[in-house]
Amino acid sequence: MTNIQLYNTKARTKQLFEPIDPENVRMYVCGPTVYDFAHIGNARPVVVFDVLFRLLKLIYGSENVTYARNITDIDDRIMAKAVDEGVSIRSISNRYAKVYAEDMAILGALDPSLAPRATEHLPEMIKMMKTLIDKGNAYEAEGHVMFHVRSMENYGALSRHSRDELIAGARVDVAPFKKDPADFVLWKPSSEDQVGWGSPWGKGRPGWHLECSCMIEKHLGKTIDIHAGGQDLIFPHHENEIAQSECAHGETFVNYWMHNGYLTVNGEKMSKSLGNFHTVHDLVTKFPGEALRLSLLTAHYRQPIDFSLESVAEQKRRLDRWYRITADVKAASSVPLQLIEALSDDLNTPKAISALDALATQETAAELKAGAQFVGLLMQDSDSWFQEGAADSVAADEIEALINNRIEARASKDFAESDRIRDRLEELGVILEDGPSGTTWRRAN
RNA sequence: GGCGCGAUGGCGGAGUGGUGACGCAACGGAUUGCAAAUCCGUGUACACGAGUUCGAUUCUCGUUCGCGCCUCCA
Repeated sequence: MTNIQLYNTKARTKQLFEPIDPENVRMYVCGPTVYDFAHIGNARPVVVFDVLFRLLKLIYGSENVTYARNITDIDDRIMAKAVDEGVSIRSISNRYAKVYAEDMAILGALDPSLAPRATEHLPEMIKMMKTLIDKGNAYEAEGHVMFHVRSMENYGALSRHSRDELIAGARVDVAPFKKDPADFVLWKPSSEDQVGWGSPWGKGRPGWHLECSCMIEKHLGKTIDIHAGGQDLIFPHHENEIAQSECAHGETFVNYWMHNGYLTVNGEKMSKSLGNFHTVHDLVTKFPGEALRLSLLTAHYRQPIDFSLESVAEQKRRLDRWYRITADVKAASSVPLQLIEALSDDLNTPKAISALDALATQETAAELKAGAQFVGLLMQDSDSWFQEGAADSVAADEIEALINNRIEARASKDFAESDRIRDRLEELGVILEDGPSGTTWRRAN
């Protein structure tokens, strides 16, 4: 069996991956808060850890890997949008959860085994808070339930922040009811006109971190193999999940923590004010999902990646080449070893792509196809890849008609007419290729 | 201030104590009615300064520059 090495944030080093139970490998990735369209940076962990999911299934068997990715469907931003539009929070969260699922599918991400929602786990959250209060790790204050950071000796181990440093660096006003400035909220009160659930501490709603702890316990167990997300979640989100789960259960929460690096645009964080904001929903109308997927995999997942439309276009050209080579080729029955080895080394996707490039020859086309399909690429047939262009472009039958006119012109050596048709099609974004077996066409895009 | 990451050719991006990964772009050639695609070929790199070493892009230290997190955030 192939050994998988993973960089574990907890240990700050690469480690051999040893699952708790090889017949029940469990991974969890922090999913979206569904209050708006996901941006391309949100898609990076989805695509990267989708590759991990595929690798684990290959190594341990498809039926032996469970992958959960949550949907955060209660949040102040969702509440604000619901008030703005005068609709229920469920209406907002369902809308964006649906778009999210569609967009991530276009990016070639497999559905996770489970997509649990926060609002479906209120009883579990209340139970965990009760446990934490009973054990002295949490307390009630003015309708809030707070986690008491000082009650946990190792608090800060993942992010390597000490409680004192946190307080020294605090940028926000400390709520007066906190026993300690570093304490964080498990439950907060809702006013009468706000969304809320009944609880032993009054009507309220959960804090951000609690849902992940509860959903992981319910669906995957008290200790899981892999928990992943963006680097910015290390603190406070994952630190606080550890605090909640380990204090409630007295067991290790997660064996391997994985965190992907940031995606920037022009070297800067995406923001609407900078005008460099790209939603996935918009990008998938401009590029094939596979080109976007490949772009997100060109850099190693822990490195920062600078996203640009040019880089997506470059990856599209690479896929063009792969699609040409593999047209009419049946995928080999097994995944190329070089690819598995690259991915097994802490998901070295750039090396994996290079391994695929090395297979991009006529002789090894079947292996290229098998390898690419394993990572979610080359999933369509070549004709549709080249010919399914922008929706506002000319229809395929119009193109075919012009090509037939051109074939007649060429047959009668009327090259002026032939070139006129070629130029006209080029203006329409269609490139013709005269091959030994006739003329084929593709959209330039 | 604390914690952490990075600097490789025109661009993207792996990797290695000793032969310049790989891709994109560029250029030359073959091929083509013209193109496209393909094939062959060409070039340019390891931020800076010390140290260790027979030898460093790779290890160590320092410098400079860039970036992230420090309770909104993938």
